[in-house]
Amino acid sequence: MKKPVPTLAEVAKVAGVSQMTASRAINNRSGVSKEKREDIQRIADEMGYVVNRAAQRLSGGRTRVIGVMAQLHTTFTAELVLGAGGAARAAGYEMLVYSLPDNDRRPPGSVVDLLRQIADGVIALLPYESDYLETLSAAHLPVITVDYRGEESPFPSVASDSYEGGRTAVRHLAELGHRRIAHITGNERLASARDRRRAYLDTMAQLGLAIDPAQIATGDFSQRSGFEAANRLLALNPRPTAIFAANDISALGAISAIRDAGLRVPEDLSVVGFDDIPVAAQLHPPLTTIRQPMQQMGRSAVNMLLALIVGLEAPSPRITLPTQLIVRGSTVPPTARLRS
Amino acid sequence: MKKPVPTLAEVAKVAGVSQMTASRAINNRSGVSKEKREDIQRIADEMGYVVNRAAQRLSGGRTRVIGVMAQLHTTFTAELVLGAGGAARAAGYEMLVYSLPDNDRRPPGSVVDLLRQIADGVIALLPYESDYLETLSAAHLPVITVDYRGEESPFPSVASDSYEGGRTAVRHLAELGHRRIAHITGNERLASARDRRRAYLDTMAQLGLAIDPAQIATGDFSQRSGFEAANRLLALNPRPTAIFAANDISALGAISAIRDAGLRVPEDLSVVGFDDIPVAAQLHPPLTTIRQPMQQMGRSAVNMLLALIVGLEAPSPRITLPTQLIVRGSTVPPTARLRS
DNA sequence: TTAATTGACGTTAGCGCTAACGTTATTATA
DNA sequence: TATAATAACGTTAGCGCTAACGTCAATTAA
Repeated sequence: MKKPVPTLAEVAKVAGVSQMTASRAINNRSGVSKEKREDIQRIADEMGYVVNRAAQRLSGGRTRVIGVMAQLHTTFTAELVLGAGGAARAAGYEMLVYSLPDNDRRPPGSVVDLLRQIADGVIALLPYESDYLETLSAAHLPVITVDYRGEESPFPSVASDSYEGGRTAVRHLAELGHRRIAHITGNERLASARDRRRAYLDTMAQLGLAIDPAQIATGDFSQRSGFEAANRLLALNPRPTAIFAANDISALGAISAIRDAGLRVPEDLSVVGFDDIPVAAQLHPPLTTIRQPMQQMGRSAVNMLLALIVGLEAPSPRITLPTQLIVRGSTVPPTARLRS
Repeated sequence: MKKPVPTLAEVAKVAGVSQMTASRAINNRSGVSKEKREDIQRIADEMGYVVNRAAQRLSGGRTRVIGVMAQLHTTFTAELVLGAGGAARAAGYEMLVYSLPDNDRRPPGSVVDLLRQIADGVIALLPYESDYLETLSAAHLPVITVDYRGEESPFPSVASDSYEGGRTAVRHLAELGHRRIAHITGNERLASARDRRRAYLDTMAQLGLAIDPAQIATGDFSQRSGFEAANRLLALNPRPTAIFAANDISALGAISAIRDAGLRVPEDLSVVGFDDIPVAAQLHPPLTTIRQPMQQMGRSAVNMLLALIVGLEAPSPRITLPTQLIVRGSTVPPTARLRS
């Protein structure tokens, strides 16, 4: 009770070895005989020993903690963090998350320094409008980014296959018989948004469908931008019969706008989203969407980061995970009346 | 470049003072003259000095970091964390979040120890089925809980006024003319769920409305439980004309069940939720609900924790924040046909 | 006038750990 | 048999910081 957490020195004393040997045994380093190692580990367990990561880090060692910096209030990041946490724990690591503020005025340095002080590496889910990249690379610590401005970034990254996913979405609408297919874009500072837009353009062209610039409405992945973009699309004449939104949240906003205009989904307009966030299946109608393997992305990010930390193998600079079309109720063939 | 982050010793040398004086100046402790303090702080800024919290903690000092342990994948916790982060930063603190796993098999000790090693205190948003309370109190560090099993917990806590909120919800439905009002409960290990249930019972009684035990369907705050609970309620004869669900997510599930049964919201059944999560306003119909000040709860939790850490004033054992009825489209008077 | 108090510093020691370099016994190699 | 290489440890030093206790002057109280 007086000493809830014993120190390494105490464990070593009980085990009758030097502190360094105890350290080696507990961290599974070489230089200890098998019997002594097991002996020490058993004693440490019995004593309820827990390493002090602060001390570990201070003395220049690995802490087996990974840091995450993310804006937590989107479902996407929440799911990703969930997957990452599981993978980290499975690998014997702990994970701490720094919740990035919405409007980021403060010097990003302190955050990076904070994480560096306790973590062996960082997974960065960065807001669009930040200058964290420079700070991160100045910090000289292992970093993996998720879906962040592909080419500009010096870090390995994980993403889902936005291009193929976008193509699948457009093809799905075309196969239902839609010809006037509109697109609501995401924030084009993200490679994923650019890829989805490119997929839209390419696929429309390949299918021989007319590309009207007015049918491409700029958004930024937010609900509000989806709402506003859809309003612009609804004002077109002829009106699109289908919308491919860059993510589920903006699809949600688009559906609101459509309904507010007195139209119905999917009878008057079909809508496809991207992500497959948990609520997508619970809407009425449930949303047809392109599923991103969000938790898997988190797991992959952790594994790449661990490879970087251990330094054995150079991780591939970019991992792209496959997406999947989930057909639900928000897409149907256009009614005869709408086909012009 | 060689030394990206200078140490306190280097700052002290440049400023021409002892390391201890520099420490006092930077941490705004007494024992330094005003001029020297400002001098040192300026030099530290220019040199880009950042405290090493690991060292700070190791040597027994305050780190100005607070820890949060939470299951991040619910909107409620995400919003709360957002509010907490803002309040922490405003007070000059940093915040790190430990994302608790869903199914918690591992010894909770390591998490608590990890946080204790770097944080001055912890805000705990605990899963329903955990034994963290004992571990937390054994750790002897400042803890604030959010809405956790009120009486059992030895820690101060923050909650919203579930009882008043619940009364408001039921009164709202009654004022619209509903008489057969059902309730879908939350996980009753949480005080908030118990309070909402009690509010339902008390208010029904006070309004002179019949309480049929079959109209109280057990849920656990999850979408699935809301769906299943609503199915049980729909099988009743006579059917309820309104449902008060313990939270928005289970209200969502209930609405799915109602629709699957070929009925409409709000024409056939009115539904009230609790929380006012961001999607609530975007549903069709938008959800009438009791708004909890989620971000404010986070802010209050931080402020209570800081009071505990500084130890100046004993924080009140429990802070209860007011809720607010948000009337949207999911509640209307019962149609004449439904009034029996 | 002298002792007691206060403020502004500096010094010493140590938090718990690991890197780097010993030291010793054991084994492989010439 | 002598020598080098290896494995299994132990010792020393220090990571960056703060608590606790100096020291010394400038005040204040008696």
